[in-house]
Amino acid sequence: MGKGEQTRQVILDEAFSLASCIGVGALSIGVLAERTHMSKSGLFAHFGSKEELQLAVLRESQARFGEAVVRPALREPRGLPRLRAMLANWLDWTRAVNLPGGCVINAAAAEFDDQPGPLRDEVRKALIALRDTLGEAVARAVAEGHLRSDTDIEQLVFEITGIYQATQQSRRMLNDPDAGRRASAAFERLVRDYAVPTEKE
Amino acid sequence: MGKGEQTRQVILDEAFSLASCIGVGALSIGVLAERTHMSKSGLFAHFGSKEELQLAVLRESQARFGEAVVRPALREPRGLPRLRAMLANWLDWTRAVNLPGGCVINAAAAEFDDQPGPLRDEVRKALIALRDTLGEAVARAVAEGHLRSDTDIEQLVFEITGIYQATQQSRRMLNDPDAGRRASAAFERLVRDYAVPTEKE
DNA sequence: GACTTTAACGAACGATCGTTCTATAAAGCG
DNA sequence: CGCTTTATAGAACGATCGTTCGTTAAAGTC
Repeated sequence: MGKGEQTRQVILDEAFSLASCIGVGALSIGVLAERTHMSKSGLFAHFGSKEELQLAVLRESQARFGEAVVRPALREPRGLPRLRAMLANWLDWTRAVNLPGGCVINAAAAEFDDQPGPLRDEVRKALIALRDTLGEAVARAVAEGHLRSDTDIEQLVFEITGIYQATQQSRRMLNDPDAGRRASAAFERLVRDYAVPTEKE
Repeated sequence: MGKGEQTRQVILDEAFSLASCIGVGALSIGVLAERTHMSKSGLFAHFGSKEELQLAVLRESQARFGEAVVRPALREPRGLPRLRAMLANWLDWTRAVNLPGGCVINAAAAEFDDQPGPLRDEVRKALIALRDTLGEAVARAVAEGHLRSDTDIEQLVFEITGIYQATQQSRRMLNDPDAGRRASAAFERLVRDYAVPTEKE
C-alpha cells in the first residue's frame, strides 16, 4: 500500500468515527484536518470534494459492517442459527467496531431521506443490500424447515429492522439498560409466530 | 396575539418544515431569513440564539404531534381501539401536518444521540413523553380486558416504536408502497400475541 | 395624538466553510 | 544516484456562518 492509500485510510478512520458522532452531513474538512494533523488542502487532495469524502465514509461503513456483522455470522449453520447470529452481531456492531456514536448509515438514512443526490443514493444502496442479506438468511431458514414455508420473508425482514432501530434508540437516547433484552424478546416472539407448527396440538 | 408572537410563529412554521427536510442541526438563520423575507438580525432577535430557535422547533414539533396524533385518538373508546387509532395517526402524521420531510424529532433523535446538550435533552424528553403516552394506552387496553393481564407494557411500547421506525425508513428511503400494510401486519401480530386467550382451545 | 415600547433593518464582526493555486518536500523507480 | 511522480503544505478566495450594534419604523398604551 503506497503512502497515498495509507494516509487516505487514516483520514477515513477518523472521518468514520467522527461521522458516527456528528453525522455524515456535519463532517467538515477543517475539523478533520485538525484531527489528523494535516493541512486542509493536503487532506482535501485525497478526495477532490467534500461529497466524495462523505461517500467514502459511507462505503467504509458498509465494508466494516460486512466484516463485523455478516461475515462472522456465516460461520454459523445456515438457517435460524445464522439469522440469530446476524441479528446479535448487528445489535452490537457499533461497540465491536468502536463506533462512539451509532451506526453511520442508519443516522444518514434519517438525515438524507429528503435530500436527493449521491449521498442519499449510497445510503439507499446500503439499506437495500442489508435487507437483501437478511432476506437471504430468512429464506434459508425457511428452506431448512426452521420457519414456516408460507413465511412472508419481506415482512419478517421489515420487522427485524424495526427491532434494530427500536433497540438503538432505546439504548442511545433513553439509556435503557433492558434494550438488548427487549430486542431478544421481540425477535423470539417473531420466530415463535413463524416457526413450523409442532405436530402436537 | 401581538405582532411579535405573530411573526415568531411564521418563522417557526418555516423552520419547522425546513428542519423536517434538512434536520434541526442544519437549520441556518440566513436561509430562514431569506425564506421568511426578513433580515437575519430581525429574525435572530426573536430567539436570541440559534440553539434557542432549534429548541423552539423541537417544542413546536411536540405540540403539533399532540394535536395530530394523540388528541384525535382520545375520541376513540379507550383500550385497543384508541391504541390502534394512535398508531394509525402516528404513521401518517407527517402527511397530515404537511411535513415534507419526516418527523423532526425522530430525525433529531438519530442526529443528537451522541451530542450532549439542551437539544439532546429536549429530544429525549419528547421521546419519553411519547413512550409514556403509548404506555398509558396499552395499560388501558389491559385494564379493559383487550390484552392479557400479564402483558409487558414496556415491551409492547418498545415494539410499537420499532414498527414506526421501520415504516418510516421503508417509506422514505426505500419507497416501499407496502410499508403501511407491513406496519399493520406487524401490529396485528403483536396484538394477537398479547390478546386474552379465547375460552375455546 | 403624544409617548413608550417593541419589532425590524442594515452594516459589520470574526470565524469557519469548501475549494483553488502554487510551491516544496517526500516517495517511488530506473 | 538522478529523475519523475505523488503527497503535503501554505496562502488566499468568496461564501456563509452566528452574533452584535446602532438606528429607524411600527405597534401598543394612555
